[in-house]
Amino acid sequence: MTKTFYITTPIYYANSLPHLGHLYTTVVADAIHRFKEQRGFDVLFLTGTDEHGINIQRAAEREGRTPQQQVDYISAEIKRMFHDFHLDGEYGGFDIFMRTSDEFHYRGASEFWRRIAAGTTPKGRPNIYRGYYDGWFCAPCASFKFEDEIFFPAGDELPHCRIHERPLEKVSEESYFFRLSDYQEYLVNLIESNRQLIRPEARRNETLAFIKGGLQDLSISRRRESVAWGIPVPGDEGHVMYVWLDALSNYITALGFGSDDESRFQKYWPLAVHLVGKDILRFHTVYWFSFLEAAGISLPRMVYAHGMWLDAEGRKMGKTLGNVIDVDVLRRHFPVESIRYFLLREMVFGQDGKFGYENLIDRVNAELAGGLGNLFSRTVSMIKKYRGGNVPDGKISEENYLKARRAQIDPDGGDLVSALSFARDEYVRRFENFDFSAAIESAIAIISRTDKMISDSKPWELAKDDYKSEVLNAVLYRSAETLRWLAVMLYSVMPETMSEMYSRLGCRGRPEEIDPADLVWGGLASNTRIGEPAALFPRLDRQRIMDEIKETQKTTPEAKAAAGPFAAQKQEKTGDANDFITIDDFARIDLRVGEILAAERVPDADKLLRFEIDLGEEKPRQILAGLAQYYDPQMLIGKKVAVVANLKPRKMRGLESQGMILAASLAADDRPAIATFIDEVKNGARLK
RNA sequence: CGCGGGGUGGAGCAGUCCGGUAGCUCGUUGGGCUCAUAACCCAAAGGUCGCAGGUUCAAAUCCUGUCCCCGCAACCA
Repeated sequence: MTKTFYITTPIYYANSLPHLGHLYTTVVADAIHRFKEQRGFDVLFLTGTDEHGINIQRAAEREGRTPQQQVDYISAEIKRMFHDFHLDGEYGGFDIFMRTSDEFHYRGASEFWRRIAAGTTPKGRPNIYRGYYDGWFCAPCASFKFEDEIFFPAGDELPHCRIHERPLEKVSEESYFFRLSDYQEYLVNLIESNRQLIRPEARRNETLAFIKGGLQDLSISRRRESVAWGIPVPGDEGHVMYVWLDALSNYITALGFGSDDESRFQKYWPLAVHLVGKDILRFHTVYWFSFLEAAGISLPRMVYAHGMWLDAEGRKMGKTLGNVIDVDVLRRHFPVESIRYFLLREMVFGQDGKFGYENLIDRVNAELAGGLGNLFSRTVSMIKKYRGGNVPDGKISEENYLKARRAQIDPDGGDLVSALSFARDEYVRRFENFDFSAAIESAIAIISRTDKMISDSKPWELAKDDYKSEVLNAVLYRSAETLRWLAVMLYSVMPETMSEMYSRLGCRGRPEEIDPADLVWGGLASNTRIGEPAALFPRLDRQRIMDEIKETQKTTPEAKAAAGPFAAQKQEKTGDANDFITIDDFARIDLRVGEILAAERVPDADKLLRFEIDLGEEKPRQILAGLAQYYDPQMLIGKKVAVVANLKPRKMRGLESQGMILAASLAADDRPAIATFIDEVKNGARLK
């Protein structure tokens, strides 16, 4: 029986257009998938979209679509991106693209719920019970408000609805609860006794610390009136399942769990490896493990949390900074396989990595164009030029040993073979360990070694002497055979290019049919016809590409990628014509001259300064500003500053701020510089 | 005592769990070569591994303390 392996990406939440994170996780999963297949495993590779929940419901309402239309749209966009990057089934990528709005998932997830409900906790109590969920309720909206929808107006302790600007009521809603608190000891034992279950180590420790901090029961349903877009709770149509319970179960429903045919579930599930971003680790360990245990289902073999991509400066990518890497831009300017290579090579798996177009270009040029591609190119050219395109026999007979040594060639090739074998073993070991960057490093270390062999032996000189032909043959053969090894090793990283290289070397078969661990010297048959030399990895023109990217970013502002699915509409509203505001727009902003009467630090706040500012009104205003790190409050007293006088008051640290002090942002570090006046001005004077 | 990540040649990073000649990519300088994608090869310069103690024959690595930077959260109207 063949060994099985099951690799999953998270299913991506269908509330944002595809981005680098989606691409990254899926590329990693794809590489693991191919590597394991090379190694003889029967692998199933799952990805998909998570399509339920209040966020999606709201987005749909906003856009005047049904939730289903909404998720159809996003899901199709993610699929399209995967297709563009050659990750779908058509290219030998994922086997299943899962969608939680699919009917079979409803059945599977419901069955999962029923099993949990039927079982008891490790402490012998029912897993699920009814209770009350406390939340803030807005009557006009007829709904509970989530944290991002409420605000605290000045002088009021009660949260307010952002839409209706009125206080919310604390309301209890009936909800089903999962008795997570009973699973604390179970989880601790489980994770402590299995070092491989959560990786890398740091994440495992983090999870343990979280669990040991105490677990609370988890609300796992919402009333249909609050959240309609989801899977009904079995036996109680008035409730909808908590999105994470719904979403996590995809890993088993995709395999047919809860359907008439559970054969794939039986076959693949026990060897499951979940790839997740570190931001969703907790759901995949604490919650998922407990749910599975509760349902009496075995656990996955491993949850591996990878890091996040930061921008070139190491800052988090985000809408506000506008430093998001747009996958469409990436696709337009770079070859798919160079991007794959970079993603796997640049980031130490498990840690955060930096992504910059320049880094990508440099790495690809150095390692792929100048390294691997160039070695291939020179090898094939020499075989064509010196040997008419036939791969020569690489053996050196004993009478030629001396000549070989003079050309700095190891006569029997033992040194080379042992170096290659070492690289092969390291490569496999590291890849198995998900240490992709180091694995690739051990593979490509062979390249400079081979380049050196060529420089040292000087084939162009050997070619001039007929009696040195055996030595030349050996050099050519060794170089070509080394490339064959590299094609097999790096196949999972760059499947298409390595397949092409493999066939251009004159090898029969395909690299994916060879287990890298089984590579032996001499697999390349002599006397086979070599293919045409080609630039497998064209050198990237750094200047030109960076200019082009800048150009595209002008026409398609990063706002498009960042702002979410409906940016198109928004852009129309704020299009070119609206880069200008009218004088009326400006008039709405009441800018006034204010004199700082008092300034002091707000206790226990790092950034906040409290000012009393005279705007020529009866009473000075209290204004707060985040300037404490840049200005000494004493120095500011008596200064005249520009103040936005009609800004809606907001409470910070319990104090109300009744305006805003204008300041310029200085260069990169965002340091503010307070705007002030050269001439003497009257307090309260209007700026216009 | 909020949570987390990090401080290693000019830049970016690995190495830290399991102490033992400090490694990689880019960049700089000089040289070589022409089979090759302005490529490749060689050599050189450049590091008190944040700082201070401690353990040890031996510390980037272990222990203690301390400083700084970056995320998140709070306090950036």
